[in-house]
Amino acid sequence: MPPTAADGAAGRAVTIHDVATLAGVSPGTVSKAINGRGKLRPETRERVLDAARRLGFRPNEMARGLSSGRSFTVGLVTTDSVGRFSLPVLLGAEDALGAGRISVFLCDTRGDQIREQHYVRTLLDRRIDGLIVTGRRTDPRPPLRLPQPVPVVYALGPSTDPADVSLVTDDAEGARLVVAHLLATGRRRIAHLTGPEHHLAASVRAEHTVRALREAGVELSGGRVHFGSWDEAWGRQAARMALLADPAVDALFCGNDQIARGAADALREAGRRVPDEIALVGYDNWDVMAEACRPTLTTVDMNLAELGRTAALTLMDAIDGRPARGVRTVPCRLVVRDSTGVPTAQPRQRRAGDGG
Amino acid sequence: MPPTAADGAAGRAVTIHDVATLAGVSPGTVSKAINGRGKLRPETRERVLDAARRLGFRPNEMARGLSSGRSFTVGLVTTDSVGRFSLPVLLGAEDALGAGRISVFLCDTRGDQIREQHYVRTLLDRRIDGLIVTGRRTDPRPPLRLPQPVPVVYALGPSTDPADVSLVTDDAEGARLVVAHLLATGRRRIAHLTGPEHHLAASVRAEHTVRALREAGVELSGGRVHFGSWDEAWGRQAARMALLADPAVDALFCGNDQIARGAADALREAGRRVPDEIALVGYDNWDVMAEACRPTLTTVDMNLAELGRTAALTLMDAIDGRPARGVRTVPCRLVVRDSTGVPTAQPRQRRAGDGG
DNA sequence: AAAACTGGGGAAATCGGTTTCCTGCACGGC
DNA sequence: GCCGTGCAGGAAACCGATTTCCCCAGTTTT
Repeated sequence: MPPTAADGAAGRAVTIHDVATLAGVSPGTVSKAINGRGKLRPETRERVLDAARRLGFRPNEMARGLSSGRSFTVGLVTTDSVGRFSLPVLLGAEDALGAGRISVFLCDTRGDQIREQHYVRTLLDRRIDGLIVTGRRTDPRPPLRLPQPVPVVYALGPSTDPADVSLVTDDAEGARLVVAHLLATGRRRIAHLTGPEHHLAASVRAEHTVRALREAGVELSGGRVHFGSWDEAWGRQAARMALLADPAVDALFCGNDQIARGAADALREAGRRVPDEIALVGYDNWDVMAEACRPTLTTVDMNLAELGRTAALTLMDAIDGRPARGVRTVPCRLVVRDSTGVPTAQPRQRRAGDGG
Repeated sequence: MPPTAADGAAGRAVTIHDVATLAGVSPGTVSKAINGRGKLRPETRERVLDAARRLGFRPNEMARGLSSGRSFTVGLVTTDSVGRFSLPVLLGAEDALGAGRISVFLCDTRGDQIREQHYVRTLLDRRIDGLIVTGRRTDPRPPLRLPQPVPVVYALGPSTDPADVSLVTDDAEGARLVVAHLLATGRRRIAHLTGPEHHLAASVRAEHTVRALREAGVELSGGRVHFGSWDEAWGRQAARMALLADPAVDALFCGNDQIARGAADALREAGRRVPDEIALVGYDNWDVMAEACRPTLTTVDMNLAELGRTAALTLMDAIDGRPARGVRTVPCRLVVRDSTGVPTAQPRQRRAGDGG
C-alpha cells in the first residue's frame, strides 16, 4: 500500500517512486514533470503533478543535493560570538538567503580559533555552497583557512586578504553626515567623544570628523578628540571634560549611543539644556539607548540588516559564478531625533513627569 | 589520477572510492574501517585509515544522511524575530547541539505565520532530526502545525498543547529570590513596578512577589502593583508614583532592568540615595542596563543560555527515542550588585567624576 | 580426513532523487 | 509502402555513502 497524504505517523515519507506508481509513469518522468525539464505531454505532466499533490510529495533535499552537487545551504560563521552588531547582519543575510531558497547553518565560534576551524570542516562536510563570515565591528581579520575553495563573503569585519570580498559599514560617511547636520543646524563648537583609539571604528570616525570640520573651516572644540571606552561612564566623564575644555561647546558628537547617553546624563546634571544650549549625537541607532535618552538621541544608523542582505546577495552571485573582490561599504543614514533639535525650538513632546 | 590531499581547486572532492583504490580494498571496507563496524584485520583498518588521512578524506554528510536516514541537523525556529531574550537561548542551544555533532538551521519567522509554515516545510524537506521553537518571553503559543511527526522542543515561549515539551524561565522563583534578598537585607516597605498586566511575565512575577511578601507577614508598599510598560520612561514615572504613595518606601522591585534604570534616575532626581535610603532591584540581568545603572543594579538572571542548552539536550533525548512532555522550568539566580548594598554600608567604588 | 566454524573482506542493494541515453511510436514526405 | 524525423517517456547509470549478504580460506572439531 503506497503512502497517502494522510499517512502521518504510520508510514515512511512519500518518495518520487510512490508518485510514479500512482501516476503510472517512471520515477524519471516524475522528476522531469516536477522540475520542468525534458519533453512531456502537458496531460502527463498534469497527471504527475496531481499525483504528487495528492500524496503530499516533497522531494528529499539531501538526495537532491547529492545528485545535483548543490546543497542550497550556506554557513553563517560569527567569529566573535553573536552580538549586538552581528545579529542584525545575520538576520539580514538569513532573510535574503531564505528568499533565494537557501537555508542557513548558524555557527558561533565564540572567538575560538579551534572552534572556528572545526565549524569550517563540518560545514564543508555538509557541502555548503558558500560561507558568510561576520567578525567584530570594522577591525580586519585574517582570512578563513579553507581546505577547499568555497565562495566566502566577509561581513562587518573585513578580511585582510584583498582578494577576498568584504562588506563593511561606511564610518567615514557617517562622520561626515553628522558634521554636516550639526553645521547645518548652526553648531560651530563641536567636540568628539569616542571609544579606544586602537579600535578602527573610533579612529576612522574621529579622523573623518576632524577632516569634515576642517573642510568647513571649523576647528574641533577642545582641540582634540576624546578617546576612551565605549561605555556610559566614559560618556559622562568625557562630557564633563569637554565642558571644562571649552565652556562654550555647543555640540557633542559621540562615537556610540552609550557614550552619548552618558553624556546626556552629565549634561543634565551640569545644567546644560539639550538641544537648546548644546546638541548631542550618537552612533549605532541602538533603539533602547536612543529612545531612552533624554532627549531622544539623534544618531547614525549603519544599516546593518542591509549590510547582511548585501552580503547574502554578493555570496549568491559568487556561487552563481560571478565572484567579487575587495572591500565594499554599505551606506549609512542619519536618524534625527530631539537631541539636535533646532536650538531656538522648544523641547517637543514634554511628557508628563518626564522632567529633563 | 585519483585526487590527493593537495588537489585544491583542481579536482572534485575525495570520495570513499578514492580511498578504497589507494588502500587496495573495496568501498564497503573503507566505510567499515572508518566507522569501526564489521570485522577487519587491524592491519587492514590501519592501511585504510592511513589512506584516508593521506587523501584528506571527509565523508559527504548528505550521502551519509541519505542512507542512514538521519541528517544530524536540527531547525531552530524563532517565531518572533531574534531578540534580546531569544538570542542567548539560541546560542546556548547551538552550543549544546554542536557538541553533539549536530548542525543548526537558523530560521527567523519575524512573527509571520505564513513564513513560519514555509520554514517548517523547508526544514522537513531537509530531513532535520528535530526542531527547537523559541517564542516571545513566557507567553504560550499554539503548537507548530507539522505535516509529519518530528521531535519538537519549545523554549522560552511554551506550547499551549500539554503533550508538547516546553522549557521556560522560573519567574515565580525569581520573584521569591528577590523578595527574600530584600527582606534579608532589612527592607520592609517594598514596592513592585512592572510591565503590562496582560504579559504573563509581569503578572506571574507580581503575583509571586505579593505572595512571598504576604508569607513573610509584609504588605506591598502602596498596596498595589504598579503595572505599566517595560521601558525607562515608565520606570521613572512609576518610581515617582511609588514615592508619592508611600514616602517611606525602602525598596523598589522592578519587572525588568529598564524599568529599574528609569527608577534609578527618578530616585536620584528626587534626592533619594540608593541603596542607603532605598534599595533597587531589576530583572533580566541585561548587562548594559545593570552595569550602566548608578549604582550598578542587583537583578535576576534567567539563565537563558542554560535554558537553550537544556532545550537542546531535551531535543537530543527525544531524537534518541526518549521523548518528554509538559512545561519545565529552568532555575534562575540573583545577581547582587550595589543597588541593594547593606543600607549602612558606604557606596563602594565611587569612581572619579562619577557623581551619583 | 571430512565436516563445521570463523574471520576477513568483497559484491551488490539501498537511500531518493537527477540525468543521459535510448527506444517505440506516430507522422510526414517521396 | 518505405524511410527519415521528432516527440514522449522508459531504463539505467549516477551522486557518495552504508549495510546486508555471501564467499573463500584457514582453523578447529569429531
